[in-house]
Amino acid sequence: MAKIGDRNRELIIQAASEIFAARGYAATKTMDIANHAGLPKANVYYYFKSKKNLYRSVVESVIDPLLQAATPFYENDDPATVLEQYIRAKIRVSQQHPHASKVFASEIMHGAPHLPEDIAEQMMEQTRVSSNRIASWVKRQLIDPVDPHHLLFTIWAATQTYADFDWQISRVTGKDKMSQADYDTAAEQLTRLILKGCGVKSIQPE
Amino acid sequence: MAKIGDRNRELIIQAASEIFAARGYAATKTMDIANHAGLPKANVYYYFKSKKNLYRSVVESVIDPLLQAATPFYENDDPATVLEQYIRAKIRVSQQHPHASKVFASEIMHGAPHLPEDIAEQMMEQTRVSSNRIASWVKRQLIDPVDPHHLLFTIWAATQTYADFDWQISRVTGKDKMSQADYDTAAEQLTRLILKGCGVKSIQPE
DNA sequence: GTCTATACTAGGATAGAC
DNA sequence: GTCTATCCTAGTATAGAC
Repeated sequence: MAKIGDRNRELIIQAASEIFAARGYAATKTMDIANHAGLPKANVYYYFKSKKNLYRSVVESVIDPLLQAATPFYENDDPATVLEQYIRAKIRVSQQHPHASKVFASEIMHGAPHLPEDIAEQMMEQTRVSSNRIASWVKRQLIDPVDPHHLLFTIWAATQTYADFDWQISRVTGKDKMSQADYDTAAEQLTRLILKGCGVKSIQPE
Repeated sequence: MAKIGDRNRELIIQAASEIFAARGYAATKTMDIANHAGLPKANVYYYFKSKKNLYRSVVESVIDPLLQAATPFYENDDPATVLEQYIRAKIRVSQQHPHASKVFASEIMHGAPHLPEDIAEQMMEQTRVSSNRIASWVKRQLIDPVDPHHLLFTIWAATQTYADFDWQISRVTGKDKMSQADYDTAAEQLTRLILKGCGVKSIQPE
C-alpha cells in the first residue's frame, strides 16, 4: 500500500509550494524543501526524481484553483453579476492560495518557461471567452465601450496583487497579515470601482 | 582617467538589468552578464566585487524613475489632474524601464531582501502623502468614499502589469511588443476606469 | 520504501600574468 | 586597468545499506 508515499508526496508538494513561492525556483534548495517537509533529502528525489520535476508538479497542483476562477463567465450573462463574482473569485484565490499565486506570477514574469503548453492554451481559451463576453456587453450597450483585454488585465493585476505583493501591502497597511474583513473590503472596493468605472447597467435591475 | 571604466560599468549594469529581469537573481549567472555585456567575467568582479553587490547597484540604478512617478501628488490637488498624470507616469515607467520594473517587482514579491531600508522608507513616505491626499479628496467629497490604500494598490498593480507580465499581455493580444499606441490606449482606458469608478469631480471643471 | 554517505558539477570568486 | 586560468564551495543527484 502506498499510503505513506501519498502522504509524503503531499507533504513535499506543500512544502515546495511555500518555498518556491517565497524564494523562486533557482534560489530554492531541495534541502530546504526536505527540511520544511520534515523528511530526508533523498526522499524528495525518490518521489520526484529531480528538482525540475518537483517544480512542475507544484505548478500543476496550483493550476486548478486558478482555472476555476473563470467560471462566472461561463454561467451567467449579466455584467454586474459576472464581474462581481469574478472579482470575488480572483480575490479568494489570492487569499486561499497565496503560494500558488506567487509561483504562478513568477512563472509568468519570467516568460512561463515551465508552463505546459496545454495549460497555457486552456487559459488563453478562457481569456477568449471572457473577452468575447465583455465585447458583447459593449455591443449591447450594457457597459461603456471598454477594451476587453485591458479590462481583464486590470482585474487580473488588481486581484493578484494581494497575494503577489503581500510584502508591500503589509508594509503599507501596517498589518502583518490581511484579515477576512480586509479581503472583503478589497473585493468590495474593486467591484465598485470596476462596475461604476465601466458604467455597468444590470440586465436584471431591482 | 577612468573613462573606460565608467563605460564598462555602464555596460555591465545595463546587461545585468536585462538578465536579472528576465531570469531573477538566483537564476542569473555572472558569466551570462559578462557575455551579454561583451566583457570577460573577471571584469565584472573587478568592477563590482560580487554578484550580490552588482545586483544592489542594479536595484539602485532602477529606483529613481520609480520614485519620480509620484510627483503629480506633490504638484497639484485636483483629483482628475493628479490621477490622470499619475497613471500616465506609472505606465510610462512600465514602458520605458521594463527591466527595472521587473527587477523591482521580483524584489518585492520575495519580501524585498535586497532593498535598502532608506529606499523602502522613501517609498512609504510617498505612499503616506498620496493616501493622505486621496483621503482629503474623500473628505471634501471631490471623489467617492474609497479606501486610499486599496485605490493605490489597484493603480500600482494595473500599471505595473504591462511591464511585469508582458509575456501574458503579448500572448493575449497576439502582439510581440506593445506599440506606443497600445500604451496610450492602456493609459486612457485605465484613467477613464479610475476617474469614473471613483466618481471624480474636478475642482476646475470646464 | 527509507535514509546515510558520497559523487559530481555548476558557478561564484580570485591569483597573478600582461 | 584587463583578462586567463584556476580554486573552491554549495547544491543536485545517486549508490547502496538498511
